[in-house]
Amino acid sequence: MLDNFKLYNSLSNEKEIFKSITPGVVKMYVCGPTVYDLLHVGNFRGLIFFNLLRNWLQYLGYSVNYVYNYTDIDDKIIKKSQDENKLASEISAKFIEEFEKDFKLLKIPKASQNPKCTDYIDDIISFISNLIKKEFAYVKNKTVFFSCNKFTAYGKLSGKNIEDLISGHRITVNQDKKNPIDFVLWKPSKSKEPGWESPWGRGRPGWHIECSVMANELLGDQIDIHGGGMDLIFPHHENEIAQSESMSGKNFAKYWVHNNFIKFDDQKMSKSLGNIIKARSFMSDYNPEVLKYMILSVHYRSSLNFSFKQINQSIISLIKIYTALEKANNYIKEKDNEKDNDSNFSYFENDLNIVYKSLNNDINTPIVFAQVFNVVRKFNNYFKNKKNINIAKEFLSFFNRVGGLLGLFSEEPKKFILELNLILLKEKDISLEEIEEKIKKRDIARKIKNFKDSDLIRDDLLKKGIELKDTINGTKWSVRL
RNA sequence: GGUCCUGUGGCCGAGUGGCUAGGCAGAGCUCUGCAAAAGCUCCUACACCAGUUCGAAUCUGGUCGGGACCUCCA
Repeated sequence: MLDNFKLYNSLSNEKEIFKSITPGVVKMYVCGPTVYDLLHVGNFRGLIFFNLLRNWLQYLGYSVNYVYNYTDIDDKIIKKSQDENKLASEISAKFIEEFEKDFKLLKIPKASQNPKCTDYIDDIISFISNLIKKEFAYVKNKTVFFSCNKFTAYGKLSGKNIEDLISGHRITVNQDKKNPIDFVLWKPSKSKEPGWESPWGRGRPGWHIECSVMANELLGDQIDIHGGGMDLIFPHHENEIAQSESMSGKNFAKYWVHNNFIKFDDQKMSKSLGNIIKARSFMSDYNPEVLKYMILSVHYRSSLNFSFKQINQSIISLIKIYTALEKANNYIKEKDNEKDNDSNFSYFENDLNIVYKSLNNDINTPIVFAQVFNVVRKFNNYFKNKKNINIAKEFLSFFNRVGGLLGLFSEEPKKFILELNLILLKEKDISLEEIEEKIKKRDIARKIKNFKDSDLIRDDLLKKGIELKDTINGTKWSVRL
């Protein structure tokens, strides 16, 4: 039933049935960051999505070799190092370290390998030498260029043709290029810039070549999936195709998978607009789980808009889910000794199948969440009418399985719900201490059945955006938007 | 200018040639000291104009909006 995994391929612009080159094995290369700054939430969208894609492939039984690289030599790194009077390698090492700190907070498994460009300089040099030998590249003034005219399929990924690109070119063309769209494979380094000895003099690799080389070294000349953000389609991935396929004469990647952007208040996040949200600040202002939830609640090929309203809605939704999880947890703790005489997975089996089917259809996460909420409602309903330990256990098991794939739902409910409420509380004009004190006062009033006073306290809190609910486990509070 | 994507209810956001997406917000009911939570019920939309079809919001063409890429960017 799940053997027809459909995955959208940017190369064909349609969903295709996924079939790996080698049965049972998937080779996946995803373009990682250039490490000269902290990563923003957009970088994390890719990370979170490709983790899910990897998990899904593993669920389907593939062994996945997932490479996520660091580009650790580049003009932006060099510029930063000069601005800060440091070595380029210090800058890149620092930001790889910072990235790994951020990544840890996400609590998702790492890629199989995280290669660094500077560890592959020799391979890059020999790759370029071969391209020159095959006459796909030429040398001019210590610079090596790739000759786009020589690669007849140039433009097949981005749907562009060379003529349009030439006429559309808006930047000053390097006079050494035979063709304005030719791109750099190797460029000379000035004496103060980092560089490596090569047949063309001391220099460094251009952008694009490192990914072709690392993919080739670690995964071979044909890979199953190549991924990245959609802005990489052109020129980065187009150029990778040109390099790799000229070299091997074979198709480089079978499936090209691209995630869409995150916008903030309907504007594209970009460095020039200055509206970049760093993943680190988002995760500390809110929570990594909120970030993951928001990112996966929209299909990966649609753009995702962050706004305060959206963020708050997501928090409310997470509270809803975790409230049910907590209920199930508590019940199981209470009834721990009760015999489990119905071990079939029957209450939510169909729902789980719908989740699997949705993931199998181009990783359709919005449908997954719709089903998650259906399961929450069903559980609350069952649980209201006939409390039963098997329902509770099955409910948790559903979330275990789905959460394991998505990288969600593994927080400790009680603690996490409080955390989420505290985030929402930041916008309100009241502190946790005040709330707790008022609840205590109200409890005293309630005990002596002074409902007039207790209701006054509750109304007062409600005016400040705090709702109370009386449960058998005491009075709980939550923030109302 | 070129290439491509997109237009869904108060908001967000999937999907499909005919059958309930889901979340948030709103209304009613049950529960409750009263509430809240939870459940049930309701609000049921697909930019516009033509065409194809027994039937289109879903396909085709056009119109008008929005966006991306063509330049470093996930």
